[in-house]
Amino acid sequence: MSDLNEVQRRAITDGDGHTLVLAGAGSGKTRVIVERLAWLAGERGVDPRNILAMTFTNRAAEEMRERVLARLGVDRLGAWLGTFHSFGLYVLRRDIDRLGRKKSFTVFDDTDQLSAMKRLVQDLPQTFARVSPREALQWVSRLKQDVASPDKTTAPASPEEESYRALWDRYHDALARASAVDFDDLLVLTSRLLEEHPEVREKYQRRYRYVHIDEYQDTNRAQYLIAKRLSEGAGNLFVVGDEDQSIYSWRGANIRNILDFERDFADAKVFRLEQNYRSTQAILAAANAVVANNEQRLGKTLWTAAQGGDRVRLYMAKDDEDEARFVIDEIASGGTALNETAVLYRTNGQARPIEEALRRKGLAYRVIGGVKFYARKEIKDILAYLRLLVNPEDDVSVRRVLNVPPRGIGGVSLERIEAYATERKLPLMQVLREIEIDQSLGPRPRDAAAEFVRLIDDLTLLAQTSKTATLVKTLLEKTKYRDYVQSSDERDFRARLEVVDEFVTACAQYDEKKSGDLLSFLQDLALVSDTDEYQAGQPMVTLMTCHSAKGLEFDSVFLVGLEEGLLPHANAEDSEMDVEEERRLCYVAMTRARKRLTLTAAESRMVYGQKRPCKASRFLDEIPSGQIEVLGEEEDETDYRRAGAPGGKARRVPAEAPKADAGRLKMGTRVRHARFGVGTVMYTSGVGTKLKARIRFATGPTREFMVSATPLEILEGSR
DNA sequence: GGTAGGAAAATTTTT
DNA sequence: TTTTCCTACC
Repeated sequence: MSDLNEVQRRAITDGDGHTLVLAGAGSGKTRVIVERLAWLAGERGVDPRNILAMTFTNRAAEEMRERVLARLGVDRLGAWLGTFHSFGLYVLRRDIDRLGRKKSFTVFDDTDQLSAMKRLVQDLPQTFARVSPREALQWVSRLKQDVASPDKTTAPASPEEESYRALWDRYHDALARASAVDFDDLLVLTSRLLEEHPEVREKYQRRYRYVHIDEYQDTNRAQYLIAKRLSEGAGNLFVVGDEDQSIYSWRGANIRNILDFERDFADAKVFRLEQNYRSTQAILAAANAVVANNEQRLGKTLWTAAQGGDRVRLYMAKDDEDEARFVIDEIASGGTALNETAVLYRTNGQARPIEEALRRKGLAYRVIGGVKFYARKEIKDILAYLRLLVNPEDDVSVRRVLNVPPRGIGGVSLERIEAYATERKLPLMQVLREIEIDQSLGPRPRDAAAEFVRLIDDLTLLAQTSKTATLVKTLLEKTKYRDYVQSSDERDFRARLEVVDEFVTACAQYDEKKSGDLLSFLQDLALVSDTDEYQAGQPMVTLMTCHSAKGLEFDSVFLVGLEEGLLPHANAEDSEMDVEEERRLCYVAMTRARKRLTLTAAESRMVYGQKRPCKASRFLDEIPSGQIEVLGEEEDETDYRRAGAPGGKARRVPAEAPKADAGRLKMGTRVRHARFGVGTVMYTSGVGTKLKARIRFATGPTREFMVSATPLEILEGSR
């Protein structure tokens, strides 16, 4: 522990109670948790089985485990380390029956959720307003992340909301009947067990006396409640986070959890890790300059002992192809090892031109995320079969595979079967078993259904005795699945067959590693994601989104597509709060770089096969021009802003004195605008000439102004 | 019941 | 540009 800094050491060896470690980017956050766990188990003599540490990604959990094991020099640790969701799964497997649910439940991923919701939307009576399944799910999920439910005491605000409320009931009804839980349920139901069942709560409280949370800024209400309830036993909660890296509000993360930690827990101690061990001064200064424009901060000033370093570079590309070509040329000639190089982007779609350029150059690369392995059609098909073997009530899976490969039960027949099932509130599988009762079906679909049932029964029997890999192989043979793949897609059936083979291999690996039954296999699998597959060390360039890059670091980072509409993303532009999150995302991406950071933006970009003009991101303007080296241009370093896309010129605001006394513009200040009349400042953001104010006018509209460019009269009598 | 072909939509981020 | 959904035909 000798090479730790003073604050790190104090945080790690802080005794019992509630502890918040505010850990800036690259300040040794993981190290602190690792050392903390090692200290508890080693120095303090805490039984590892009393230690719980929760992360957001499997990757983070895995890294933590490896490092703790290495640190303690053991090959097994009794502590529970894993993601929030896998902890939820762990608890539900043991205690979900107390909520009146079966332990043999299925975990629905987002595509399963969507197909369930699609069905429900279709079945909604005509009197309800039409809504899209996706939006309905978002509505439901938003509530669940807050551990809330529809407020039935008030009238719905809109016809759509009325539909959403109806779908909420139907959706949960469908899940319960299918013995299924969705991702949100893993947290919500766990928190409910802890809230409502004292004996369950006490059991886990007794077990986990030391609770640790990584990335605390990303916790939603459900996760907050789980952490709070668990730690109420022994009173030990150790959380690590960085409000400047809160980038998951769209998934329900509540930044207030970290901002209010001290208020939440009276005995809270706070440690600030402000020394950055990762990046050069040049990179840090640029990243700091960007995030400094945010209002919602606890405030940290990151510094580094690594003075100097190459200036952050910027390349203004003609279009996305030019951008990709530039990045790949730089990678090829830059002298940085491929595995120490990453290309980061805002949206997955941006990966394609980069990939193509990499292929042309013959450089090895790997794309993290995007089309997930376990979301491929082939895998989903096989998984649906397997799920039916352990949970015959899973209607979503029945619908998926009943006619895949085609066996003569088409839409009309399925419709009849569905109607029969809905009427009697039976699972589809049950109806198929009693198919001969339904006389409205023709003989062909009836035979096919009977054969399908026989297939599932045979496989269910086989599942009792054989290994997963054997089971899957038999399944593939009996359904002639490979033939089906081959005949259905002539173009790239080879790749699809490979996906199938890969899955069989994955099953064999699971068989070897774990002795769990099929049910655990499926439940575990639901929580696996591609971002977990990132492995450092392989000689490949890494391509991924800014989101999935969190927690990683590279010698050389290319952050591409710094354009308005992309970063910040178009969907975030309306609200200052969302723009702040985009800014944090930009900050996260920039601080992944150790030695070299290259930013790029394009003047035009292909969107849906059409060329669209782009303008440089406002975040570029936030980096002082002295800290940026503009590539491909002569001396004048501010030139890029003008040479940029059309509109770049107009956006530059002359640095003249603010029209209104900027210092007096605060929340609640009343102002008069020549066109909109009298209004109230809702909030301000930015500093100096970049100061912006959001104002709600008495006449109704809400507008945001660049204070320095807007004639605003401050009305006397306001604070 | 299955398939081919055309129209329309689609991309924000993920456990 | 690619993918998904719908419809008309075999």
